[in-house]
Formats: sequence, C-alpha cells, structure tokens
Amino acid sequence: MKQLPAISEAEWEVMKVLWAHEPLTAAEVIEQVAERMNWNPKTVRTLLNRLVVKEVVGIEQGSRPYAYHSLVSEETCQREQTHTFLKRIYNGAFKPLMVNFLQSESLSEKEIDELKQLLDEQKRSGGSR
Amino acid sequence: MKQLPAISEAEWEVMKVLWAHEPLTAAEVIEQVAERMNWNPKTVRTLLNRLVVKEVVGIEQGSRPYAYHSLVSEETCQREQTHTFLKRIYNGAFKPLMVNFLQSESLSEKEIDELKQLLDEQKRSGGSR
DNA sequence: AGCATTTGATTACAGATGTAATACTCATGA
DNA sequence: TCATGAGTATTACATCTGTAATCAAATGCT
Repeated sequence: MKQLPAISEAEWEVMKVLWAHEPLTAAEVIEQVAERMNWNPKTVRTLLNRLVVKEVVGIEQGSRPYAYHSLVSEETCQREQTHTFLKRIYNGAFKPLMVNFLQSESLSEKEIDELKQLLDEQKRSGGSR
Repeated sequence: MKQLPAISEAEWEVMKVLWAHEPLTAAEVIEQVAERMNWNPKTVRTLLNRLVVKEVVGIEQGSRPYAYHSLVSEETCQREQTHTFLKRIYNGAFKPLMVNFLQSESLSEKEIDELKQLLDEQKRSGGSR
C-alpha cells in the first residue's frame, strides 16, 4: 500500500478547492483559494507545484494553460489524517475524542440525534468486519 | 486568552509522558519515552528544552537534578488540537469525521453503545449553553 | 515579426522541526 | 585538589513549510 505523503496545512487548502471543483487551471485555483485565504498567486503556484512533486496532484496533459486534478481522494486523505490524529492525540481511541468534543462544543438535540442515528446504522450494518 | 504555542509531533510524545507521570527529571522522561520511541537521550533533552522555551513545560526550582512539569493540561491541548484538526480537515463539522471514522474502523456493538450513551448524557445535561 | 503579458519553472530565504553533537558546570571520588 | 562523569546549555545541520521573487517559455496583440 502506497504511503500517502504528508500534506501540509497550506497545501491542504489548495487540495480542498481542487477536490471541490477539479479539474482547474492554476489561475482558477488561485481565484478559488483567494476567497478564503489572502495569499499571493505565486504562493498558490508554489503549493500546487509541491503537490505535483509529492504526486498527490496531477497535470492534465494537452490543454494549455493546463489543468490540475487530485490523484488521491479527499476521503482517503481525511481517513489517513484522522487516523494519525487520533493516534497522536488520543492514543487511537475515538471515545475520549468525542467526550472532549462534546464538552467543548455544545450540539443541538437535532445534531445529537443525527450522530446517534449514524451509530445505529453502524450497528445494523454488520457487527464485525 | 493566552494562545497555546504549537506543539510538534515529537514534542507531543514528551508531553504525553509528562502528563502521565509528572513531575519527572530529564532522566526519567528519557526513560519513559524510550519505551515507545527509539530516540537518543540528547534528542529528548532538546525537546524538553524547546517545550520550556515555549512555556508549556516548567522547571521545578530547587531540586537537583531538577524536575519538569507541564504548565498546560492535556485536556486543554487535546481540545485545542481537536478544534484545529476538525476545522482543517472537516471544515469544523464533527459528523463527517464520525462517518469517516466509522467507515474505516469497525467498532464492536459494545463500543457503539458506549458512544451512544455519551450522546444521551449530553442531551440530558442541557441543550444550549 | 517583435514586444508585452501570461503561464510555468527555478530559486530564495526565514522559521519550525527532527535529530543530535559539543561545550560547559558542578558535585564527587581518588 | 584534580580528573570524572552526570546534568544542563548551546550549537549544528538537514528537511519541511510558509511565503514569495526571479527567470524562462509560450501566447496574444499590434
């Protein structure tokens, strides 16, 4: 299984717009990113390049100006990051994360019920495996 | 509100043993860390020093060799990290994190029930605020 | 065709991080 | 009292990250 390279915080911003709208030209990425971050276009280009070097973003051959697209899915990256995070901060246990989260943010009844429902679905859809 | 300084991944390892057993002398920290990480003692000392500089770890005056202790609680740091992480990866939403987690790890029925119970407690203990 | 503009590639540079090595200091045994 | 050795402080150095600037190539305008 190919190890995912590390995606830094700034790079992650770029990935988010790619995942949301890909494929995009550099100019388009820059435009999208500008909506959230106050970054110099050169900065965004650098980040794009680094992502290409890391092989998490690919270049659309042929078109000019060419378009970028992700080579790994957002889900995959989220999963990876979540796993690493949990391990690092909570020794891999989800429960304390949830305890902590519930203490800091307070959810509405509706939100709580949604989460409960998720858990119920999980139960139904097969115990182990 | 005083901003927490960034605690790097390696530094976090050191914090974990401090939180678990503090106060500890450098030698003791080194010993504890060695159980999990294969790090040179010098490396651990460097990390300890950086943490002191960042003011998240304090030095017990008077004793010699002196003892280190944390200046911020694990809970506080976990909360901070969790918040940042959620924002970065899931745009701040807990639900998709849980969806993702449930898809990757599969929990036993017992574990699921524990999580559900947490949610129930949350519901009882006050809607808003 | 030649110049200005866009796009893309290369280079820059400071601060954080991982990972130590070296230097200094003080108590202790010879 | 002086060399030793543990404990502590300072320095080192490569890589990663944030944040661009500069250089080169292609494209479009006149």
